[in-house]
Amino acid sequence: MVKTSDQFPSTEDKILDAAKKVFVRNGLDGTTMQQIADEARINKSLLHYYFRTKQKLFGTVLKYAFKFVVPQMRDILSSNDPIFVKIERLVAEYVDMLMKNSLIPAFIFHEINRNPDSIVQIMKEAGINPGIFIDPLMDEIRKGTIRPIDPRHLVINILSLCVFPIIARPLAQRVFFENDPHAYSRFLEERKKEVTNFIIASIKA
Amino acid sequence: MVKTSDQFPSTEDKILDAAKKVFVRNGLDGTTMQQIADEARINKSLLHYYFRTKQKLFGTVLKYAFKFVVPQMRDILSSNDPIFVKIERLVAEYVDMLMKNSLIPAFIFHEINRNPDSIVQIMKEAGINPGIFIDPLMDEIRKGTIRPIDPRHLVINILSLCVFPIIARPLAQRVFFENDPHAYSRFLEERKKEVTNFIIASIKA
DNA sequence: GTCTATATCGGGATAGAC
DNA sequence: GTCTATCCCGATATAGAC
Repeated sequence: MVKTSDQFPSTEDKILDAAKKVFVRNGLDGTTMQQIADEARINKSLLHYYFRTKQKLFGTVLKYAFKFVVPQMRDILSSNDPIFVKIERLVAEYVDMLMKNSLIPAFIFHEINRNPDSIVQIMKEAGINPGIFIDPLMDEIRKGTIRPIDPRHLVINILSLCVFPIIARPLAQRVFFENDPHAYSRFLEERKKEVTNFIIASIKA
Repeated sequence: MVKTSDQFPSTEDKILDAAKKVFVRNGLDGTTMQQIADEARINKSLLHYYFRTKQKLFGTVLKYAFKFVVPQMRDILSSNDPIFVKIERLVAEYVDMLMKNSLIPAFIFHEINRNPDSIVQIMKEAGINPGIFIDPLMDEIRKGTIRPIDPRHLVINILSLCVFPIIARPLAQRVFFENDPHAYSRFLEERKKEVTNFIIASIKA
């Protein structure tokens, strides 16, 4: 999209980086063009030069967020690992990734709920289709490795257990960990094993 | 707070009802005082007469949302049912309640992530403390009804499995159910049993 | 308590010089 | 491509009549 090669970051890149930060933190309505310009250390009207409107700039960032959060799952799911290893890897790597980008999930869910219609298009562009998740699980059910279960429930269960603790962090950390971030990070580390066991215990044939 | 008794709804009540609707749908920044006034069928400046600023009005609604979503759990948890019945009831009633108020969770999580500091106070006022969740589970672990597990993981697991499918609905419904709302509602109904089994299978001693 | 009118400000977007 | 200046609108909030 933009040459980053061996150069300084281009203006467009600076804008996109800044917009990601501010939009993800504050949402569409909570963000002003001025904030983005300041963050990028450029002039406000340059934003309009590169992206004609705030909406278009936001759309670009939203697509980025989706592409950032989804494809990793697809790679793991389509690998050749045995199913229980797949689940273990999926949980571990996904929790890791979400910990490092903890604001993105809440950002996505807010905008998903506010503007659901714009999402279909973004998902298609990102190459997401249900089969990616469903097919590998159906195989295992047929093989008898895991008990018969609607694979959609299983997918939602796995995602729930990984994503929820991240978006609920500001609350859960205060309620259960006296607002100690290190304690909560350890808790999330523990969860990798805990969630894996939790899932496997409930689907083992 | 306001007399609702045998009267028409007071102006203050009309405002609060309207504000709940609009804020929950659009968030703090996405909502204008004009929208609330229209929804309440009153004049814009009356909003400022009753609640001096938009912020204060929003704070009132946020507290309401918390009090709405949390105490029900506490009642079930502190009941005398055996633990597996408790879990079954908790899942069923909580999913039901969230289905009927599906915009509230996303609203709460967005604001939780944007303004974490204001939450401590709200939680204290709502009478939330960790023991409510933890204590009943610790009892069961001691009695040997359920296997040893950090009760905080268990609490987070239960909440994850109930709440996530609601806030992810606009996305999941499109990906897995061709955007058919009835199909997704049936899916959520199924989940009550599915999630209960899922949890119990993983913690039975 | 409720309304109309208005003050004040900030935000998105454009024009036009360089 | 980048900047300054400006337009225009909508939003919060207040003043003041009734």
